[in-house]
Amino acid sequence: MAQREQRPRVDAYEAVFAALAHASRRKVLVTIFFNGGSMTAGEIAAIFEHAWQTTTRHLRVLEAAGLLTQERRGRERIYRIERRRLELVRDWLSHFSKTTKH
Amino acid sequence: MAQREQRPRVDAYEAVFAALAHASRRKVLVTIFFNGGSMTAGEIAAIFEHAWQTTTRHLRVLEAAGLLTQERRGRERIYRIERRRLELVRDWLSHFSKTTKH
DNA sequence: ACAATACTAAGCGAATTCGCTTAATATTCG
DNA sequence: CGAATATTAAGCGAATTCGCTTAGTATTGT
Repeated sequence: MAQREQRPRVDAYEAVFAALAHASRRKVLVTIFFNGGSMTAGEIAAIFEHAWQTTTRHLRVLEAAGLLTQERRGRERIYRIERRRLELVRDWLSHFSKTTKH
Repeated sequence: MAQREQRPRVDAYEAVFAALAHASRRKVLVTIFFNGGSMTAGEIAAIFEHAWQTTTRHLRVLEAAGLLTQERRGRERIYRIERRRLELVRDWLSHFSKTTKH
């Protein structure tokens, strides 16, 4: 089966923070977000100077971290932002603030 | 000068997310936080199994990311949480949420 | 002054990351 | 079917990370 390998991360936060630690990957998220929440792999790759195969890898990291979901559509692949995952991290960070309300 | 080398990071987010990507470093932050916001290097190192020299390095990473500040007090060194830095990141993540209010 | 305490610094090896390149796969169009 | 399009897979080398260990420095107590 063509199911993508998705080794279960013991610590979800680890994957998410590591994914967010790279400028290109944050740029991917911001770009998809301002594009309405979803873009094809090709559109995403087009915003970068570096080889698009490199972007493919970044997309897989983001997907493995649960920050993107992806769906095949014909010969294109559509990536979508997973807001809830980002909110999970934001809420973790909120614990350190006095103004924690959630 | 004994001033600690603090190379200016072009991208502050990079340093912060990378710092948060390691479970031990998150544990350091949580531990200091629940201890009232500050602890000595020795107290922090004591919560880990691994060599305390390893923790020293983690502390420097957290400091370089601006998540901790540090101050010498006699022969001890006191580390303090820098809440504003964590809030910076939380706010960045908030941009992706519909319920952004800040 | 000397020993003890509390650290930081520096260097090593295994593992991981990030760009690259070459190759493979899947879908659509003529 | 065969070419074109869209994308993933796999493997390479340089750089970084993370644990370790050994060594060095600064402050305190006697």
